[in-house]
Amino acid sequence: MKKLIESLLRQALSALPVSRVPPDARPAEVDVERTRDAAHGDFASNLAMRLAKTTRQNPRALAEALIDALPGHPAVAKTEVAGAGFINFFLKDTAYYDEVARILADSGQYGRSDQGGGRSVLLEFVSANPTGPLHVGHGRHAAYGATLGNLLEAVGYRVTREYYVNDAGRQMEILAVSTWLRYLERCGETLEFPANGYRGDYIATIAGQLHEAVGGELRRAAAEVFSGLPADEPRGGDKDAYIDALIARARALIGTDAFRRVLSVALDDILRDIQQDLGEFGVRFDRWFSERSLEDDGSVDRALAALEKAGHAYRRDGALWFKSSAFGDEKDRVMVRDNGVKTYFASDIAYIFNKLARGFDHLLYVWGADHHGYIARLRAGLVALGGPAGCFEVRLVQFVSLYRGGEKAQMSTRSGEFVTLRDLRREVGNDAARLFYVMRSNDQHLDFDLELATSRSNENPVFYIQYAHARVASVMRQMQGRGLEHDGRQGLARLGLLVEPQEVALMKRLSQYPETVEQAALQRAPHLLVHYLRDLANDFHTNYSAHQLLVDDPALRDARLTLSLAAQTVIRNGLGILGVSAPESM
RNA sequence: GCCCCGGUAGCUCAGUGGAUAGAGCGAAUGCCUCCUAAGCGUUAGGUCGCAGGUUCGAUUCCUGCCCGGGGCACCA
Repeated sequence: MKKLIESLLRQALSALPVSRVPPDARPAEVDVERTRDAAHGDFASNLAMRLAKTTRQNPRALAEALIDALPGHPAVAKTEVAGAGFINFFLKDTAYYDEVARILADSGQYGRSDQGGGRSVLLEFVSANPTGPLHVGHGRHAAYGATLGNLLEAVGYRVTREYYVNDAGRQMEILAVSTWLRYLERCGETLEFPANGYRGDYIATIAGQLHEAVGGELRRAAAEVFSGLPADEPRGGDKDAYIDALIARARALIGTDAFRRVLSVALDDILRDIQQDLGEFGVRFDRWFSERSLEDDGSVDRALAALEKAGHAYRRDGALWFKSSAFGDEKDRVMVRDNGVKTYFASDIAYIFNKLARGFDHLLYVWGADHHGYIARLRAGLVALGGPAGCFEVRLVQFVSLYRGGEKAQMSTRSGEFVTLRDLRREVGNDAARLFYVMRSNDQHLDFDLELATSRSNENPVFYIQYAHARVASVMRQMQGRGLEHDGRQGLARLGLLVEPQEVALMKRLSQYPETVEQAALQRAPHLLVHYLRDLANDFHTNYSAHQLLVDDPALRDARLTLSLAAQTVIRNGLGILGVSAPESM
C-alpha cells in the first residue's frame, strides 16, 4: 500500500518539467511515511520540502505542482498540501477492504515480497565453540539469526544458514585433556584439576561414557601424569603454560591416536548436544561447517599462500603476519605463530575465502558484541583476497542478563555453573524464549525477565499476541457451536459495513504488515516485527471488546469475521517468521 | 588512550531530519446476566544525558564532554 503511494509520487515527479526540477535534483527514492495523526491523512511525503532545498523554490508551490501532476487512483480519496510543504494522502476505505481481501487470498504468502531479487546470502550465526553446552547468550544469537534468516527469505533473498564449528585448535586440546583427567578420576586416580581446564559437569559425564567404552585402557598413574610439570596458576605459575604442558604429557603417555580419540568422543558428544538443543529450539542450519576440514583439505595453507603471493603477508620475529593495517585495520595480525601453530585468524581467512568461492552475493555474520574489534581485520582479509568489501556485513548482539524476581541470575562460563539455553527453554518454553530474545534491539543489552516470560497476562507479549490468534479460532468454534456458518465471499463484499473506529484502526494496522516485514529485514531488526505484532494484537483485542463479532445480522457478522480472520492470518504469518507457534486455543 | 553499544515517562524499552515524542508495566480508576477478564477503557506521568554546530526545521546528523556496559593477544 505504501509502495502504491510511492509509485504515484514518482510518476508525479517525472511528470514535472525539467525546467522546474532538473534531473540531477531528483532523488532516487521518494520518502513516504505513515502519518501519526489521522488529521494528516494516511500517508505523507516530504518530497516537496526536499526538492525545495535543492531547487531553491517555495516548498508549498512545489507541493501544489506535484499534486497537480499526480495521476488519479481509485484508492486515493484526497491529497492536500499541509504545514511547511507536506503532501498528505487520504485513502478511501475501499483501499483497506482490498487489502483485507489480499490478506485472505495470499494467506501464508501475505507480506512476502521479491525485494531481494533472489540474491544469495550466507548467514552465519551462533558458531559457539563446541566445548560445552550452549548458554543463554548463545540463545539470543540463535533466535536473532534464525529470525533474520526468515525475514530475509520473506523479502526475497536466498538464505543459507551456516554454523562454523571450531573443531580445531588449542581449545579442542584443552577439552580433550579435561575429559581425560575426569576419566582418570573415574578410574580411581586422585588429581588436581588444572585452572584452565573445562570444569563443567558435562565433562565428567562424557568421561564416564569414555570409561564404559575403553575401560582402563587409557589409565595412567596420576604421579606419572603430573611429575615434572611447571606450576599451575594457583601455585603461582602460568595456567596457559601449564595446560599446554599437560596436553603434551597426555599425548606422550597415551599416544596421539588415543588422544585424538578422546577429543573426538568429547567433541562428538558436545556437538550432538548443541545440534539437538538448537533443533528443539526451532533453529536449523543448512550446514555445519568444520574448521578442521579447512586445515585438512589445505584451504588454510592455500589462503595463506594467496596472501603471501599478493604481497600482503610478511615474516617477523619468526611469525607470519598479515598486513591488515594496509586495509584499514589498526595493526597487523599474526597468522602463524613463531612456534609454527596457526592462529584462529588463519582459518577464518580461509573460511571467508571459501565463502567467496561459493559465490554468495552477501556474507552476513552475527557476532557477540565482544568481537567487534575483530571486524576490521576480517574485512581486511576479505579485501586482500580480492573480495568486495560491500558484501561483508556483521551484526553484533549485545549481552543477555537473566533476572528472576528482580534478582540478577549469575552466570560464569568456566565454572560450569552457567544457565544453559536448555535450562531456559525448559523454564519458559520455546515460544517465550524465541520472542523475548528478539524483542529488544540487538544493539541493546537484554534483561531477560524469567518471571515475565512465564506470566500469563497482557504484560507478557507472547501470551498477548498468541491469545489474539487463539481468540479468533475460539470465536469460529463458538459460531459453529451455534450452528452458524461463515460466508467469506459475503464477508468481503460487505466490508463496507465495518465503520466502527476500532474496525478501521484494525484494518489500517493490517495493511502495515508488508512494510514492517520489509523494514525489519532490511534493517536486520526483528524487534520491529515484535512491536508491530503487539500493536496489532492490541488493536484486535480492543475491537473484540468493543464490538460483538457473532451478531445476528449475517452480513455484518460475515464482515466482522472476515476482518478477524485477516487479523489472525497476519498474526500467524508474523509469529511464523519469529519461530513462535500460533495456537488455536490457550 | 583508542574502538563499539547504550543514556527517551517511576521501571523495561520503541521511534524519527519534520507537524502535538510512543507502548507495556507500575500508580489512580471504570468495565464480566454478553464470543476466553490470559481482555478492554480512562487519568496522571517527559529538560529525548549535557554543551556547541549544520539546517527552513534536530530527540534524530556532526563535534566535544559526562555516565553505564563491552572490546583493544603470537587466546578461541
